[in-house]
Formats: sequence, structure tokens, C-alpha cells
Amino acid sequence: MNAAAQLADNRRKLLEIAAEEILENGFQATSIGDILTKSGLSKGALYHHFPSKLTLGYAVFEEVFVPECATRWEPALNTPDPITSISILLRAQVHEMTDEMIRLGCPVNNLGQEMSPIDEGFRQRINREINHWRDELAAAFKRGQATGHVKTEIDTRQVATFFIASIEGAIGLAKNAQDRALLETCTEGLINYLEGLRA
Amino acid sequence: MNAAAQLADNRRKLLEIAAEEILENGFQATSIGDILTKSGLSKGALYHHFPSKLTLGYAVFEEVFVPECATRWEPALNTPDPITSISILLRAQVHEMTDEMIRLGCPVNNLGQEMSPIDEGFRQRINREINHWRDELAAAFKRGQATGHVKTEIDTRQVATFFIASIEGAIGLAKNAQDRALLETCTEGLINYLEGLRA
DNA sequence: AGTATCAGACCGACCGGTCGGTTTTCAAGG
DNA sequence: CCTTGAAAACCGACCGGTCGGTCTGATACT
Repeated sequence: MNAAAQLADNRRKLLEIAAEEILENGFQATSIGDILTKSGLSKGALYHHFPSKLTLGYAVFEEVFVPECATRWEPALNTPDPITSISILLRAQVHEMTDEMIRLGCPVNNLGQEMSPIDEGFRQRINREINHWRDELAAAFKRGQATGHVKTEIDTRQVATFFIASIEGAIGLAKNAQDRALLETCTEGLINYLEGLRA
Repeated sequence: MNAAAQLADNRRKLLEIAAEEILENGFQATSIGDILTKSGLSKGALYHHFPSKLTLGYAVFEEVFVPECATRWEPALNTPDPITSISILLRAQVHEMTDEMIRLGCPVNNLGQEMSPIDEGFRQRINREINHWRDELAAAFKRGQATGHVKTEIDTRQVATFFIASIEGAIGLAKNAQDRALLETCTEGLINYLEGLRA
């Protein structure tokens, strides 16, 4: 491996291990020392790539958590019948979630709940991302209205907002209980709600 | 003030200030030193009342957070027409929430999201409390079925679960965005959902 | 030779928790 | 009513350990 590739590789390794630690312990309780031990890299290497723990956290959010979520939801958004495709994806996602994922919850929401009240940098990044989800979802419902699959009288943005809140709430509940059944129950409730929006 | 009252008073003061700090910073990031400074009491006093930070945290949950929530939701549960009374209470609660409360979110859910994956003692306490809410809500819907206000074909426990998930999710979203409108939007979505359950 | 990329010893601040000592309380004995 | 003594309540200096971050070299590539 050439030098440039090795460099990028070390940066990536730090990001991914930091992501694991942050997901497991939260940002504040994540220790730089633990990241170094797990990665086998040195403090010098880390502080060469990232000027502070906070900027490392921002990078983890933008370069690990956000892309993860994006690839997960993309397939359901650009379809003529969003209610059907979202319901299918929802059931599939819940089915594919590992016990570990249920125990740890949604990375983006976890970070938001922990850091939003105490760090404006995190808050803005997370808020921007969630607004992005809202926009994409609302656009999907609007498309469904255009194709005649979704009731025209609904406020698509309100539905999108409620949808995200319900999902994040459901993941949080399942995380507390460490119980997949809770997630399935909430998913069915949410799908019931969506079916009520069908034209 | 007599001695016994002073004693109970100091304990209560520690609990309440600890509750504030935990709500603001999370449990792990809350410093014993800050609690002592704010309360004006000494480390000796604190460790006389609570053997460790962890047991202090448990006490805050059980003696501050849980009763707070209980008194907030009680009025809507023992009524013949739960959909109406819950909707009214929901709108009232959202209206009465201060900006501070929106910024900080739900104490019980915050603690659960932070501590459930890493401390079994917290997890069990929080899970027990949420199950209690579920039971009470489900019973309220069941009562509504008996009085003919709620569709008989719905699964009351599923509805109760979905309801809690949606509310907690909505509070979380509003906390991230620091935006009361988000909470209002989700509340209306939830009320729409509830109205769909009317007999 | 010069520069990017580390390696890790080191730093002060802060953490939760301990412990020896002091004050307060209160019941019992005179 | 007073004295006394032990227990309860409290104080805060102190402890070992961990934290995020800095800095001085060493190494390897260009």
C-alpha cells in the first residue's frame, strides 16, 4: 500500500472505531484512550488527523452515521407508491436489525438526544440531517399524491414529521426494553397509520 | 425547623439539584462537584445520604422524574372517553411546556437513551416505568371500548405502545430542533391517529 | 534536504470516592 | 434542669486514576 492510501486508511480506521465507541457509550463518555487502544494507533496519529475530540465527533457524524442512514432509506423514497414501498422497507429493516442494533438504537438520534442541549455544533448538524429526511419523505408523499396513491387532502410535511418522530420513538422504546417485539408492534402501528393515508 | 426536617430537607435538595444537572448534562457527564457547589452542601453530606453516584442517580429517577411524569398524565387516564380527554391533555401539555422543557426533553426517556445500553439498574427501572405507562394507557383505551367511545377491533396494547413511541419521538425531535412548532405538528398528527380509533 | 506523518512521554484539570475529625442531636442518669 | 456520652450528621482535604490535549523527537517518503 502506498503512503497516501495508508494515510487515508488510518483516518478511516479512527473514524470507524470512534463511531463504534460513540454508539456504545455516547460522545461524552467515549474516551480518546479507548479509541487509540482499539485502533492500535497513537495519540499523535489521531491529533494529526483531527484537531480535537469535538471535531472527531463531527466527522464521525458526517462521514459514518449520515451515510449509513442515507443508504438505508434511499430505496423507498423514489417510487410512485410511497406508502407501499415504505411499508415494505420498514418491515424489512426491522427484520434485518441485529440484536446489537436494537440495543444501541439510532446513531443520529442518540447523538442528538445527548448533545443537542449542550453543543450547538452537533445540534445544527443533526437538525440539518433530520430536516433533510423530512424533506425527502414529504417529497415522496407528494409524489404519491401526484400518482393518485395518496390522499390529496393530507399535509405531506406534517405526515413526514410525524412519521420520523414515531420511528425514532419506536427505536428508543425498543432500545430501553431491549425487546425486538416492541419495535415490531410500533412498526405495525405506523403502517396502520400510513394505510389510512391511502387514496 | 427541627432536626429531622432539616435532614430530609438536605436530602431533598441534593435530589432536586442532581435532577437538574442530570436533565441538563446527562447522568455520566453530571459532576458530583457541581451538585455540591449548587447545593452549598458538602461531599460528606452527599455521601452520607447516598452511597455512590449511581444510587443517587437511581434515587433521582424514582423520587423526582417518575412522580413528575405521573402527576402530568394521571388526569387523562381515568375517563369514560379517553380519546377526547387524552387529546385535550396533549394539547394543554404542549401549550404549557416552557422553552426550557423543549430544549431538555423528557427526563425519563433521556436517561433511558443514555443509560439503558450500559447500566442494567437504570435500564430495568426505566423499562418498568414505561411498561407501567403502557398498562395504564391500554387500560384507558379498554375502558373507552367498554363505554362505546373506542373501536372494539383495535388492539389496545398496540395502540398504547405506538402512542408512547410517537410522543417520546416527538419530544426528541423538538429537542433537537429546539422548535416548539415541531412538537405541535407531531401532536396534531398523533391526535389525527387517535381520532381514527373512535367508534 | 525538507516535509508529512506519526510515536508516546508528559501535563494540568478534573473525576468519583474515602477518611479522620468536628459538630449537632438526643436520650439516659443523676 | 443539668450533665454526659454515644450516635448521627456533616465537613473538606486528600487520594488514585482518567481525561483531553501538547510537545519533542524520530521516521519515512518526496
